[in-house]
Amino acid sequence: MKPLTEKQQEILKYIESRLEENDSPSQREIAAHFGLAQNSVYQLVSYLKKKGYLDDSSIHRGLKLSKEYLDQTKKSGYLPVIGRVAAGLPILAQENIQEYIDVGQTFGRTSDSFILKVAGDSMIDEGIMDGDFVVVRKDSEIPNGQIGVVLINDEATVKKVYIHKNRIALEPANKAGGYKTIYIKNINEDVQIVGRVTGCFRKL
Amino acid sequence: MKPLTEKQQEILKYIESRLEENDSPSQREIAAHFGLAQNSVYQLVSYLKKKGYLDDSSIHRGLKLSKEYLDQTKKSGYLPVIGRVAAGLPILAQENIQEYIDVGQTFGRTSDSFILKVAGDSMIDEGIMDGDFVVVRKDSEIPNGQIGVVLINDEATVKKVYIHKNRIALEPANKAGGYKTIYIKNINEDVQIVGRVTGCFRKL
DNA sequence: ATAGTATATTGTCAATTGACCATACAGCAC
DNA sequence: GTGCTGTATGGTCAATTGACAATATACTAT
Repeated sequence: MKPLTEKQQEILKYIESRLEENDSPSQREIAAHFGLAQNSVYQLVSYLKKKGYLDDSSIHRGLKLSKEYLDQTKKSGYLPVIGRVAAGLPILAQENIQEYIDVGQTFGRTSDSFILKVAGDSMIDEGIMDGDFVVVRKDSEIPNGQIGVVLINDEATVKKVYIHKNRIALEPANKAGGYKTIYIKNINEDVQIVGRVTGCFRKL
Repeated sequence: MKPLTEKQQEILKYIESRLEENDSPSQREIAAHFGLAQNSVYQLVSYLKKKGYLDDSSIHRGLKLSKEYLDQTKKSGYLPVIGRVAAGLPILAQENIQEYIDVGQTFGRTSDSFILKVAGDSMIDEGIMDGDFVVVRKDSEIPNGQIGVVLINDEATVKKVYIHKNRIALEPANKAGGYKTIYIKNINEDVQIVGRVTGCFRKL
């Protein structure tokens, strides 16, 4: 599946969000939403169809996500819960999966997300407590200062992440706890940026 | 909600099944499917709108299930999100429902649960922050000291709840914030125990 | 330089579509 | 009987809509 440009992604996401509410937008509505001419949308939609993200329905007000795309982004809602990360294995390896939790559509796309059980209280000021579950979107970019998961020596760490060139700062969120920011000079084999935390939940 | 005739039900179910696949049918398509004239469908759809099962969107190819109906059929993990609680209305009244969120099976049984958006930081020590969503199980007993929702003068309050006979204590969880425990002597019309908080989540 | 891709505009058009009218008939309540 | 509801048909129409042409600009790759 060919990659999309920023604009195309923007349009696709908007369409997706509208469709989630069973509300198929017309090209003119999309155009109005982005401040574009209808035919710019027509063009962009054409690209999305050509690249296989939308099905060619040619029905009025009949935009549909393509099977291929739906398949890829699979919306089951069942996410694997990762326990201890076994040395040397990819994080989503069967061996690491403890159970599955059905989170529905609460946290958006689920195809590349998984759940991590939080240990420790280093992020308590962000409302992430010991025993909470965080939803992680794999390989998602982490905007500076947002919460992400980084794998250091097969240990998964949830922290506020700041990336500058090849350096990483992992900042805890617990003023009272005396935790210190971790600085990493080089991203190497032992340090892996896993993804962005897209949600947090706990059962009571 | 007025009852439907057989034919009307048939049409509604067909529309529902099509919408589930993000494929809004036109009246002509429905007509073709049932071997009817377009205007028979127009009539039937009019009835469905009049009886409150469909929303009156008047957009081309814009059939939508009504909020009311979605509420009644309570699908799987779709929970209503309660906004401001309108005075005098039951908490789950249509007027209070802002949207629906699909939480899957994360927080257990869903038939009698709903979601409340938290305002304020009075429960921050329990990891419930301003803007978080809490899942509330209606009419569920609240074991002493557990987090529950109490309605006081049409204001929903999330607090640790202690009940002793006819007295209630609502204890905040924010040492720093200077919140005080609320004591209520009598459970009366203005004070309603809504239910237990069975979960908390936030989108990041 | 040249070609291709991506984005954007204005204008036009035919197909799709919901709405509405007139009409008809069957069942039911009063 | 009379009126109401529900179902059904055919015909018509204006609004909505996707498609497409002609054109322009910016960027990238060759």
